[in-house]
Amino acid sequence: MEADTPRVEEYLESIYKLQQDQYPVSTSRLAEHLKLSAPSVSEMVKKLANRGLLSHTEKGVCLTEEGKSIAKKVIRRHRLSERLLTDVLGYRWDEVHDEACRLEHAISSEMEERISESLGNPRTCPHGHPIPDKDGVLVKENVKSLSELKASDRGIIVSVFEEDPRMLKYMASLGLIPDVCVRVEEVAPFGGPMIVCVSGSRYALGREVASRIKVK
Amino acid sequence: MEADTPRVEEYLESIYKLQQDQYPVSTSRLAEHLKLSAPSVSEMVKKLANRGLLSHTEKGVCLTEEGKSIAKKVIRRHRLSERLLTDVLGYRWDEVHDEACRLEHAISSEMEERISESLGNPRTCPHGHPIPDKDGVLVKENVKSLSELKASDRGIIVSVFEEDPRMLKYMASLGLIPDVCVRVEEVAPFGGPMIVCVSGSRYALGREVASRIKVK
DNA sequence: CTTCCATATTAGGTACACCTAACTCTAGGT
DNA sequence: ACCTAGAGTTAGGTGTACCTAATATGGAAG
Ligand SMILES: [Mn+2]
Ligand SMILES: [Mn+2]
Ligand SMILES: [Mn+2]
Ligand SMILES: [Mn+2]
Repeated sequence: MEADTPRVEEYLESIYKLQQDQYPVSTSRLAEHLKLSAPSVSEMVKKLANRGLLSHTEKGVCLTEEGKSIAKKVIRRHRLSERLLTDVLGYRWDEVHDEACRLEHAISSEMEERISESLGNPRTCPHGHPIPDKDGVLVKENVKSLSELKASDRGIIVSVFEEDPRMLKYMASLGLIPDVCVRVEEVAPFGGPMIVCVSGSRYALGREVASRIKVK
Repeated sequence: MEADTPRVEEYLESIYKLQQDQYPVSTSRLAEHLKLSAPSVSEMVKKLANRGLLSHTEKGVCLTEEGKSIAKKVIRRHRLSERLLTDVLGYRWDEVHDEACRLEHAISSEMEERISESLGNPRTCPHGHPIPDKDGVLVKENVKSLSELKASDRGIIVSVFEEDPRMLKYMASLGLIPDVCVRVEEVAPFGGPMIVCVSGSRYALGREVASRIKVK
C-alpha cells in the first residue's frame, strides 16, 4: 500500500485539492496546478488509473478511496511539517510552503505521529487548514469567503487559501490571520474593494484578496 | 552550486565517509556501501567526474573541493536531522538513521540553520560524530577504538561507528553511549572478547563490537 | 453548417538512475 | 610462464518522469 514516489504523491495531493471546487478534475487544470505540460499529465494519469488510485472518465479524473487516502496522508504530512516549521523552528507562515512540500515526501508514518504528538496534536496548519487525523478523517468547517460578507457583517478568520509568500506576508502585515475578528465597514460596488476593520485598524482590501480569506 | 539530486548527494556522502579509512576510494567498495551494482557506480562516477565533483584515477576516486564541500553539507544535514529527531521528537538513537537519510535531501540551507539554532548549535550527532559547521569546518577528535585498549586502560566513549539498529540497541542496553567512561578489565587472547566495566557493571564484548566504539 | 478553439491524446524523444551479461586487465599463486 | 580471481568497464536494456510537435474531438460562435 505504501511505497509511492514523490511525484505520485504530488499528483494525488493536487487532485485532492482541486476536486474541492471542480469535482471531476480536468487534466488541463491539473497540468496548470502542477506546472507540467498537458501530455505529461495525461500520461501519468493513465498510470495512476492503472494502479487503481483514480478513475478517468471523459469529464475528468476522480480519486478512488485508495487514492484519496494517500492524498490525505500527504496533506497531513504537509500540514504537520508546516506546524513543525512555525512552532518549533520559528518560521513565518509565508516561508513554510516549499519546505513542507519537500518534507511531506521524506517523513515516515512514525515521524508523522511523533510530530503530531510533540505539538499536542494540532488541528490546523498555520494557514488554518484542518490536519487530517491519522485515520484520514478530515473535519470540514462551514466557512464562507470574506468577500461574500456585506457591510457591517462580522466574521472570524478561519483560514487563508493562499500559498504565494508575498501575499501571505501582506496579509500578515494587516493582521489578517486565523482566529482574528474582521468587520466589514463598506463594500464598493462593481467588484471594487471592501473596507474592513481588523483589530482597530481599517484597510481597503481587493475582492481577489478577500475571496481567499475564509471566515465563519 | 546547489541543485544536486538526492542520488548525487548520496554518492558524495558515501565517498566522503569511505575515504576516511581508504583514501582513494575504490568503486567496488563504493558499490558495496551504496548497495548498487558495480556498473551503476562506474557510470555515475563518470558523471560526477564530468561535473567536477571528484577525480577518477586508476587508484580510485577522490572528491574535489567542491565535492567535499557538498558532502559535508549533506553530512551536516544528516546529523542535524538526527539531533532534531532525538532531541525534539523523542526518537531513540537506533531509530534515526533511515529517517535522517531521507530528510538530509529535503531540507534547505534555511532549515539547516534553523535546526542548528533551535538546538543550540549542537557539536555532535546522537552517535557522537561531529557536525560540520555551516562553512564546512569539521573538528576531528583524536580517538582510538575501544578494541585497542589493554587491560586496566580507561577511556571515555566519544562515538560509535554503527548504523544497524539492533547493534545500537544492544550497545545502549549496556550503557555504551557517548560520554560514558569505560574501563577494560581483561582482554582475552586470539581476538577473543574483552571484559569491560561500564557504570558499575561488567560485560564481555566481542572484538568486532569493541572496534566500533571510539574512545579518548 | 461550417469554422474555430479549447481540451485531450498520440507519437517520438530526452535525462536520470538503475540493472545483467560479457569483456578487459592486472597482480598473485603455482 | 601460465592460470585465475578480483576489479573495472562496455554494451545493451529497463522504468520513471518529463518534454515538444502533431493530431483528434467536441462544442460555441458566426
Ligand atoms: Mn510535495
Ligand atoms: Mn498550510
Ligand atoms: Mn540520504
Ligand atoms: Mn549519527
